[in-house]
Amino acid sequence: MPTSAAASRQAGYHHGDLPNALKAAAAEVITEKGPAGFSLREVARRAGVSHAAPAHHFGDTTGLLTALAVDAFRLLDEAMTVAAAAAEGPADRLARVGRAYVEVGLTNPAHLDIVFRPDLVNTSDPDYSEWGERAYGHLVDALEAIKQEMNPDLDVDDAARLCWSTVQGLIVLHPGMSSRDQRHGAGAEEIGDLAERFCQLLLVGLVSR
Amino acid sequence: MPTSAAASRQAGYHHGDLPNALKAAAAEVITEKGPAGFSLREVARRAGVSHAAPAHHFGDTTGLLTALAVDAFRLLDEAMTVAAAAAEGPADRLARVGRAYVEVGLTNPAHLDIVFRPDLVNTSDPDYSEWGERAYGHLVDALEAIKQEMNPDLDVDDAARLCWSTVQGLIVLHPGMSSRDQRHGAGAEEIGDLAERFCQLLLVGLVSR
DNA sequence: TGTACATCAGTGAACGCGCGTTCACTGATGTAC
DNA sequence: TGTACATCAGTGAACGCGCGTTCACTGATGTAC
Repeated sequence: MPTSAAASRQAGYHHGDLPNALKAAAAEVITEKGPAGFSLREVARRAGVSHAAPAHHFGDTTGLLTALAVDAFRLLDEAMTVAAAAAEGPADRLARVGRAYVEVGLTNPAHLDIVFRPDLVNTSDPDYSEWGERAYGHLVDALEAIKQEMNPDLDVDDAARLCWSTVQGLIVLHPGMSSRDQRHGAGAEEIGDLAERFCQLLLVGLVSR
Repeated sequence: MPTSAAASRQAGYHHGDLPNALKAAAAEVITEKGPAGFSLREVARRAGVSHAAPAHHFGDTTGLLTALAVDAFRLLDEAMTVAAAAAEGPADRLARVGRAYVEVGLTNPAHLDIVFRPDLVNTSDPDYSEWGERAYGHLVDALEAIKQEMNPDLDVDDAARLCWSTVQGLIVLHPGMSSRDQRHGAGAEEIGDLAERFCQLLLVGLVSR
């Protein structure tokens, strides 16, 4: 997403940067009440603007939530790019990318709560597809490296689905896990560790022939 | 959940078996429109009953959805019990249990759409905890067998979380996967295969030391 | 077997509420000349 | 530099709607005697 600096430079109108303010308010509402508690009017209220204002930027509810979903993919892309760059070797790369995914989910729960919700988001939006592919590409790239250096028989696309399912599933289950099990607090750190351990476990299966 | 025979025997009142009819109608609405399209009045309409009737059985919206979530765990328990009984050896058992989970998700999309939604469901309900633990137990049992026969160093609880995340994540991502990728149709059969392959891959990582 | 009573599932009218959407408007910013 | 005009972000009143909830009720089932 645009940095707030760039955004406020570009949009010097009445509010300053209402589109981003509305997205932030939407994320706040969803984080507090879940997707079920979301409404356009509530979001406008939090952004300190009349309830008709959002329509100028996002059209309707679906438009705003779709923008938020695209941002989810952007956040994943950003974090996974950084993670991949810091990696040493393909095995470490997969672990870091997986951990980055889960950490984005814990830091931005609202975004990952709605990103795979076709009843809330227009998944036909071109930006949605484009940024979704880009995020998915980080997993594919990491696995491609594993294929080349560690296991030429690897089915990269299959493995990418497996990894994606695992990290997204971990985010979905996280609230239940941390409340049910005393051993693990709700700490993002610990769940990040868990994600990395998962990826290392996955790796063993992926490289064996 | 009670069989329809037992239920209609027990409840010979006006409707016959309104509680189950309401749950079925709720699952229908959610399957068609997603959780966002759910309302008590719509459900009552589909069950052919006045909109005040559901309150007699479930109290409010959360009550009905919590009952549906408990049914989700019941369905998982049932399917995983059957799957485990048919298995030959611990490796096959894990694969079958994982496949059973995913097949329940595809056959009953509404149930698994809401089961991990704390904004819709009262996760403090005793039935919810009890049946949730029971379903989780099937994964734990399968992994316990793997630990005893294949890898004494296995962290069973860690492994169970990994497997649960993977199968739930697969269900969450399934719509996006089958629409994005032409190679895989939306067939439950193919996704079941995918789930089983995932579990076999996971297994390799779980048994290595 | 029959009568009186209690229980409770389901009705339907009424309520107030927050919602999304529409629309004429205000007023600030940007542009043409 | 100044004036006139166009654009467009945001306002606020108004609308109709479906929602959850309440409540006095009806009428069928089950029970006591």
